[in-house]
Amino acid sequence: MTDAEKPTLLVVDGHSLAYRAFYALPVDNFSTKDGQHTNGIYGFLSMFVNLVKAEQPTHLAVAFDTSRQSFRTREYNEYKANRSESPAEFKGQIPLLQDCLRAMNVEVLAKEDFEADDILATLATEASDAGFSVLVCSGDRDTIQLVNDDITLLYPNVQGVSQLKRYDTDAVIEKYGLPPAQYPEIAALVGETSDNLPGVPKVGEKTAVKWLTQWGSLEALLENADKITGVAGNNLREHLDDVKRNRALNRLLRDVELEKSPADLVVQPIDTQAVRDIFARLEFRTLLPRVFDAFGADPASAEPTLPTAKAPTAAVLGADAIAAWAAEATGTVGVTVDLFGKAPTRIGLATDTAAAEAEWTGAVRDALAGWLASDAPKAFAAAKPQLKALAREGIDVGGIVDDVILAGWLVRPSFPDKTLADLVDRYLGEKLPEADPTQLVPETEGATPGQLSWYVRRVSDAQRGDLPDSVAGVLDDIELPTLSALADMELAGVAVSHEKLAGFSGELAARADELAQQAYASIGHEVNLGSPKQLQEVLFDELQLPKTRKTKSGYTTDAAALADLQENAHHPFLDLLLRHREATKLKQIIDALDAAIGPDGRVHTTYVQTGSQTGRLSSTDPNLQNIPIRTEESRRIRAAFQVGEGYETLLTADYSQIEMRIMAHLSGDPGLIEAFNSGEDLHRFVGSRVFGVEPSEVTPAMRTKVKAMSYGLVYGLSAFGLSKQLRIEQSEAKQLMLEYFARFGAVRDYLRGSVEQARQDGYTETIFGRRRPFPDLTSMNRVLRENAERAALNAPIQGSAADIMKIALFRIRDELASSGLRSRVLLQIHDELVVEVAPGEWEAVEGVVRARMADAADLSVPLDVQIGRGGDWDEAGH
DNA sequence: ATCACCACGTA
DNA sequence: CGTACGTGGTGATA
Repeated sequence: MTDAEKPTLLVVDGHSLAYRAFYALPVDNFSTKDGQHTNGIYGFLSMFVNLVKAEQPTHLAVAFDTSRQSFRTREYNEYKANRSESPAEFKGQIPLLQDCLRAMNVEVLAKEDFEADDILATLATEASDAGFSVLVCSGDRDTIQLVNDDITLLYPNVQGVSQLKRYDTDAVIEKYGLPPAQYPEIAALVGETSDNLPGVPKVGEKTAVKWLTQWGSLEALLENADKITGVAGNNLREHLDDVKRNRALNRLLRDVELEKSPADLVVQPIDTQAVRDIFARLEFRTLLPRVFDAFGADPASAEPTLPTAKAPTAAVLGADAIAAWAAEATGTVGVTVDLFGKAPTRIGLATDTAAAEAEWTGAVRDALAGWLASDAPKAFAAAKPQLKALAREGIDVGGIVDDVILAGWLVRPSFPDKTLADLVDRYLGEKLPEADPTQLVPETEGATPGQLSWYVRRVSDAQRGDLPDSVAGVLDDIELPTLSALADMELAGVAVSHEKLAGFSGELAARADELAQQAYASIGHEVNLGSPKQLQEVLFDELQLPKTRKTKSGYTTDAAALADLQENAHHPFLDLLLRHREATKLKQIIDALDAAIGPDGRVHTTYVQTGSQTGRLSSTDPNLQNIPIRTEESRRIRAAFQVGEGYETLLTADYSQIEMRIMAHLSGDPGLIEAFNSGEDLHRFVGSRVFGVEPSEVTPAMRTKVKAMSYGLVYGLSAFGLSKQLRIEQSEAKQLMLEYFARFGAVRDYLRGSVEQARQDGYTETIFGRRRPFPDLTSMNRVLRENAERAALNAPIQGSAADIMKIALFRIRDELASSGLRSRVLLQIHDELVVEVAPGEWEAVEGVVRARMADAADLSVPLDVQIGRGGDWDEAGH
């Protein structure tokens, strides 16, 4: 029998691999809408189907542990005793994973009192005896002992489970220097921390291999233990019992009585419907065709999981007819503007029973303009690009009562549904017909704009029914009005001077070059200063500088660490590197900005309204929310943002300390409220309370400390973090926190209470009712839980600030327009607005901006607004 | 080409 | 072991 003809058995340790997947995949991306975590299941199955597809086994099984107890724990109480209880959100995934495997008709094996690896060992041994070639896939190193000419081990890389390393006999010998059967002898000597099996002190892999090679076997080594010299020899003699125990425990059983023999494990066709059902429950989509494919089912048949509803055929109408159709439609009309680039090509309208569409022509535009501008209720999916396209055609759309993408994001900000198809799936349980982009002549036609609108309308209806009142309020009263304001801002863009940028970029290029040359000279050779990897070699190998904080792959070379290094070990390279980084970073920002200047001399960013989990906007292409400001030099970039032609000046308006004010409001802390009402500088006021001195006696050092403390509070800062940031002792940081809370106790009570409330509700809520779910607050995993606690602490504060700014933004925009002013808002940078003011409008505009920002929310403290004026953003800022 | 990682800019 | 983002370079994968 040749190898190719041999049957192949693949046996997998389900527990150990799912566990690795659990830690390798971010849980945030793998949770169902009802909060079931699925990262372990997903990661395992993903690896599993790849494996099956690649190896094409003829026989297959997955083994699981039944519990933490086994014959090994009975023989040795301490076995795996140091292993902490696996987290609840992992344990819960195991039964579901087994359900998935059963749906795939994969044999799931487990046996009371034995570990999964014993089952693997038994099956592998039986199969190898029966002439199979065997693949063992496990994350437990003990399975190395199984490797022989017929049995190959597939062992996951450290990173996770996506990469498997093949261990055949040669590979084991290459890695460990001994044949597979002797691996347990190495392990017995070295010990296995994760199993709580201590080995011989001072003996690592190298020594163990040396001894075993010298004496041939563990048995021989132990017999000759008295001949081993040195400390390690002494240790060996003192730990003979441990070694014997380890060896006894790490021997996998090859004769467990199982109900199945290898021949019973023939790969079966999967139960496609059962797989669909359970995957639908777990909200796995992309995995389905992969499973079908790996198990020989037609991957295309994975698609019709969801029924495709019969969309009404959209009537293709002319200009007058579609206008008439729109005028007669009752209830909310779904609207879809098909775009080619930035220009409308077709428009589709639909109620829940009928659809119509038209080519976008001048006549259609004129005929529909009135209806589009009217208050007639309209629902969109991702309205902003469509609104912008219509605006370019001179149409200002009114009556926007829904954007299903925005609404979907409000419901699930952590994992927003990105497309209408996602929402059709989620809310209607149907599949949106989509043309196959890989086919020149697609078999399935994509939905037309009219039909898409029909889906929009139906999703809108279904989604509304699901929306909690508070979330519906945020949608109607904040997000939808903001939508149009953002479209305006993006269309307007901001004038940026290419001349100013280009000159600066040249200067920086020259400087960066010079610094690089000096840096090379200081270490005697060239190095890519932009490569952390190469820098690590220079700093820690060549220059032998003290090691910095660890990163995932080595030691950090970030600015803070380099500054630290400079204090301890002066080397000219450090300063040159830092200055080079600064120059190149600045140049990079400038060049990106320059490249983004359009033919109109302006930069048009895109605000992503669904871009954060807290309610903030994000800005992309380019990001105008992170233009430098901190250093004198970097402000030259802001100076390139200038008032455009036809306008007179720029106005900047920002909320001062809005998050602290929100915290004062939410906590009701009398001290903090007084601070904001007193008119005294906040940090001076707080400092005087905390340190028990007059406000005038608050020193800069004191002010710095309470300022850091105050800001840190909003982020869930710990005493450790505070001490780090202020470079003070942890005890002093702790004392500072104690003093702070002694004076502002309601703040602490509020923060604690709000996290506790969130733990009970499962979500946080802003002042205006925006919600953010936090499933991890009840996690048994400490890291996950504490991360969630800090985020939950921050979410209502950051989110309320975002709500307030959005309200101010659209009210300003609306009032400027309704007052007949030409001035317009250009930028929003979280707590700041930049407005382009038309000639003669300054006073009116300043009044509008100041008033609408100040009264955007009615808090128990005033909202303070700072206004600046100038010909460019730097001048206007303050 | 695509991805993860590092580093760094803002509020 | 401080929240929320986006971008660009490097270097490893495909």
